[in-house]
Amino acid sequence: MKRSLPTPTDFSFLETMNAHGWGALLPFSWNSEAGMLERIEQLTSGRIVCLQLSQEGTEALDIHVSEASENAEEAEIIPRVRRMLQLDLPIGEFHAFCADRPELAHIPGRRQGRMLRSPTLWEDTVKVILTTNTTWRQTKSMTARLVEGFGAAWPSEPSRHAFPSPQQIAAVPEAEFAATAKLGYRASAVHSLATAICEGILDLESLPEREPDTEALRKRLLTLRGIGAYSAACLLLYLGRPEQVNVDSWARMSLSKELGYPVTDAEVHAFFKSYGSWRGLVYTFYPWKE
DNA sequence: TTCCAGGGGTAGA
DNA sequence: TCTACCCATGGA
Repeated sequence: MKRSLPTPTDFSFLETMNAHGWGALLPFSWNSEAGMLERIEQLTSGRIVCLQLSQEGTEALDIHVSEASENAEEAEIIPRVRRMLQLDLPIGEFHAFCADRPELAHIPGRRQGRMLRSPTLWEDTVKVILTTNTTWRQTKSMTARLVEGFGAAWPSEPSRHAFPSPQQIAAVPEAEFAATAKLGYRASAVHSLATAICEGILDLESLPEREPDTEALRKRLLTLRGIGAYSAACLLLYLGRPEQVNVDSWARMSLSKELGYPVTDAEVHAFFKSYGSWRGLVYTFYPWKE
């Protein structure tokens, strides 16, 4: 299947890709020579395909799916691509907000503001858990062990795998899961999340729709094991609700360099407070001094 | 050996 | 609400 998908005029494929590190986490991979984002994806039919996304020009996204796909599969893939690239996120108001502020004028200029996501909130949640209290290098390793150890293999290239579903993880005893994935203490958080989804205790995917109030959604996310203030702010940001700054060691380091003295979490929050309900996105695309 | 990384959970105040 | 401490993992 090959398809050209029209994109909003304020969308940039590369800026969305580079907004944060998600493009470097399996089952995403970046083909720099072709300027192409690849991803192994499992469809509801069970079939595994390789998705390739690229953009020439600014008006449309090129989508290529390995092997011939039926219409039903195409209808399944397009919404996933729209979610991954936040194509339906109304970013115009944020761009107008930035255009009035000299320090943020580069954001609309470069068509920034969207962030690469996974096709499911499940995958984004697991990946956020794997970023906590560890290095980015280890986040990549843990994600790779998760994908390669528990995700379905792409038949055309069996070394490449899709992201495991909650069912695929819940089916493995927790001790075995922990020993294989080597996520440290994060293993129980990931395994319990998968189990809660499989047992019907938690409908994670519909949570954002059921909680239109951001603070209520934040509190609901905080009840998930492994999700604290930082992770909840990250997830809200990916859900298009950038009212919180995901303060982490990078935020502290960046602001400390900017101000010339070590800062606390509270000082990072205070620094971005004036950006109001856009502060999470402002932080993400903030032009720190070198 | 010790410290710590894109923190979180818990106990105790 | 705030603080101190522990949590598994692996690289420096």
